[in-house]
Amino acid sequence: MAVDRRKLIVEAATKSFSLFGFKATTMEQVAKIANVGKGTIYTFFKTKEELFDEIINRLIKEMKQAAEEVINPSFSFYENVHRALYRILEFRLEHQLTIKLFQEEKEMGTPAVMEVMVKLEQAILNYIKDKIVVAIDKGEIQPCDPEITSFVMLKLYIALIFDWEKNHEPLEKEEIAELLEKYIFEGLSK
Amino acid sequence: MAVDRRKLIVEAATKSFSLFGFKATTMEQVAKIANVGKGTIYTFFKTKEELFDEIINRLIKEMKQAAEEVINPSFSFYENVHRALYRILEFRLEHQLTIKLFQEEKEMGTPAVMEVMVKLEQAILNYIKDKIVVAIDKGEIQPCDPEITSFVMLKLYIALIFDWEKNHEPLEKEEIAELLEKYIFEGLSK
DNA sequence: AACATGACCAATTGAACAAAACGGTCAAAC
DNA sequence: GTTTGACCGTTTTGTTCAATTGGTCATGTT
Repeated sequence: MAVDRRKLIVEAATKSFSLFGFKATTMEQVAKIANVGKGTIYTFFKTKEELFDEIINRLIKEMKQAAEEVINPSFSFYENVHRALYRILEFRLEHQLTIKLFQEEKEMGTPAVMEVMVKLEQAILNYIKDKIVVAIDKGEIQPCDPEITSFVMLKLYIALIFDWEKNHEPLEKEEIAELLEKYIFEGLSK
Repeated sequence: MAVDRRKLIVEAATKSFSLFGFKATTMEQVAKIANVGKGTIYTFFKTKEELFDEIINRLIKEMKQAAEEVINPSFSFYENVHRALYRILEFRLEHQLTIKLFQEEKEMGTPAVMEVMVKLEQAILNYIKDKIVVAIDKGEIQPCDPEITSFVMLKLYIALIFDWEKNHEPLEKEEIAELLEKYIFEGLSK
């Protein structure tokens, strides 16, 4: 085995999806970039979607890894949630692939992309949910529904990072951390 | 003046926008429903967009009125915010026009509709913001940025009412009130 | 024998053109 | 003065058809 053809294909597809999106990437182009015949792709992946799915699963793994890297057990729960969520959402702004897919989802509504973005969001939600379950067990936060809480946290973050920018000056990372603390962890009541 | 032609036109347009949306409503159709000539519409409104705008301004007024009706000074601030926001968002589910426009915004992205929906959201935000400013003055809640707080509240409500339903059983009105209280007014910290 | 390949296929897409429908105007009718 | 619908330039929609696509498989290569 001179070269790992499977790896070549996945790398080529990642490159092309990142550059042109899912729909505008043709299997012939992937084959050409990977320097393999088109038929070879189909010995490893049944369909274009399956190839796409493999790449997304890798992306999810990478995001989890990136999140784990900024988490520090000596920090408080909310500090860690903030750091993890912020890091995960930074991905969207840093990685060509997520930028392109986010754009394709909004502008073209490509079904395969829509599906995959749901999967990605679900992965993030599950990740946060697990953290919340642990925090409740440890008594770091009040008991609450982890499903709803992770949902609320993610929506709040997306709103503060992406939606807020549409009409206002972007918020600093520290401001967002303060807001999370203020709203979710302290509350506004007197 | 046997009949108020302007009123007839606005009523006809409201009916048609509610039934078919903005794009699929033609000025000829509005004229036919209103029993006036097409040219008559243009003696009152310069463009189709201007007619649309008038209708939206009426809608905003109606929403404010509906919100005011459920507010009760003897209730707490957060209870009133909940009632007002819930009532406003109920509009989307009750009124044909808002349902149709919400759908047209998402599915077709008609520019004039997008614009108007931003205006509608802005009106809601300003309404909540005013309530927050008063509440801070009265010392009912901690000092906070009213702009961000109203933004967070609305996004949280939209997430809990509309987004949550996409993957879960809808939340009851009381559950949403509890969640708002838990997250925004108490916090999760121990 | 095992694997890799690109010519090939049915299905989908999109460019190009024609026809219909549209928002808006205005001279005529009332 | 007010109302109107035939009319206009533009945009949207429907249609056609050639090019492209995802996927297969008989053939070639090692």
